Amino acid sequence: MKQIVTRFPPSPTGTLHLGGARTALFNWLYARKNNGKFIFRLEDTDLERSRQEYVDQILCAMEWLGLSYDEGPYYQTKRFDVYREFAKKLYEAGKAYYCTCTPEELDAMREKAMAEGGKPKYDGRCREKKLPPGPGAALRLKIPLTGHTSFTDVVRGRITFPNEELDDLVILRSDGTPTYHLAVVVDDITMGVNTIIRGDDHVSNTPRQVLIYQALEEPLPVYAHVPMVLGPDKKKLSKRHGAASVMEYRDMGFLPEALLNFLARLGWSCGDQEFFTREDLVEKFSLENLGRSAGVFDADKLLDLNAAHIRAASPESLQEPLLYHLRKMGLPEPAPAALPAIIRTLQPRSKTLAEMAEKAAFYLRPEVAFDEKAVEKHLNTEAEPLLAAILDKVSRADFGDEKALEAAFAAVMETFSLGFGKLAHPVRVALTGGTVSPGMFEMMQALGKEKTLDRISDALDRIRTGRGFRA
RNA sequence: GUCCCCAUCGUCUAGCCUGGCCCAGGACACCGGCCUUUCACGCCGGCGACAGGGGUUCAAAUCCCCUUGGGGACGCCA
Repeated sequence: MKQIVTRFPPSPTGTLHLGGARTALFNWLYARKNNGKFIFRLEDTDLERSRQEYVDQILCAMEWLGLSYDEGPYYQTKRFDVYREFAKKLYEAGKAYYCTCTPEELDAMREKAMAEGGKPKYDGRCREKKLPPGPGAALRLKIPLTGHTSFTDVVRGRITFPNEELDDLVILRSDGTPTYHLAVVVDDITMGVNTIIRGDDHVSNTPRQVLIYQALEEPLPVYAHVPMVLGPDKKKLSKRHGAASVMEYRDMGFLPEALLNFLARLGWSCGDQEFFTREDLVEKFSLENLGRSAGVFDADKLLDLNAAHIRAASPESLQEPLLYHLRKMGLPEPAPAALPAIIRTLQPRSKTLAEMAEKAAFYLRPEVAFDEKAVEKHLNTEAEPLLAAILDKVSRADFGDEKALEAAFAAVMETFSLGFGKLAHPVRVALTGGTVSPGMFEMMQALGKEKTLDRISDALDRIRTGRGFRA
């Protein structure tokens, strides 16, 4: 069996968005799953709209997502000679011809066709003129006037287009540059691409490309057109739906694994499984389980998946990404050794890394930021003896042992005949400034003995001296 | 307008090819409850869909046709 070769060919006319990322993912998965090859190519033949900053952003996004490629990035602008060579072949074989129609003439033709109730298309008026190449002349592919063009799509089955619907497409512009259709086909042929997984907005382009393959007498690749990703209003996903570009998700605190998991499940399924690691996906991906209908992007589901991936991750693997958000928030950097413990306490309660960074703030800030209401309710004179007692017990406890901390609290509860809650609330406020936090003991351990004692005695101090708490 | 594609809970989907196990299963969201030192996590329960109409068949979410709805494509853009 031949090696599977897939590719992802974005055009650098915008950032990598979710739809593109999913297409890239499917191609990557299929290649990895089959020990195939994944090629990355930039379709930058539109000199007007292509921009270097987009190239950079796409490269960066691919890297962040971890979609490694075996070949590339190739740039179509560096391969013009190849396309011209193929175009020449077509011209010399009489399968393509030059056309000198002006844009105005073309517009008029389309309008006329439309008025007659047909499809707007080129009427082929230069087809038999045998015009020579030259300035102002574009090369068009001569396609059959009658009959049908069909191809088999792995997800949709056989798709057939009447040739009358098609027109003689331009393959070389009058300035000699290749158009999209020629460039993709030539690239895919010369790069050995045999499996094309792409958005289904390309199905109506496919017969044109099939015709180019046929004119070139090359075998067709396997096509798999995946449904589009839609916004909540069921329109093609775009900037107007909020964050559409991949890198924005990193900044919002998403894990690439979570985004990949989410994207994979949008348009693909594997029974009832919802949570997938990268390895799961590679192992279980198959073209057969791709869906046929368009899917709406659901931010809540992404968030849920992200939370699940955060929970499942090792604290160590979360360090770097969390640091990114901590720095962005201008928080003091924690000692590297202290970070995993902090992360561990926050994992079950953070849906994003940005949220985790916010929740980590109390551990890191030199001064506790007190919430006024919490102070009023829990750090009053009533709490004073409690805090004094707990400070005493805790100062003699071994912080490496959660049981010791528990025992310290139990002793104070006993002395005052109080429930855990009555005691925990003031301590929590003293330690964190607020009423919401990770579990008491794991939190104290992550905070460390020194800070824990400091903060309790500081709170005590404030109560005794009547010194105000400031947020 | 013309052509192509699609159609299961609000959303992502399983089931459809190879009809009966489906008065349709899972997940997210939402609503209750449990657990509990707070917030989460977790667990239990609830709400909620085969677009409509015709066929075929003993039997249709599953097969066929029509309607409706949605999407995409019709560039010397990709």
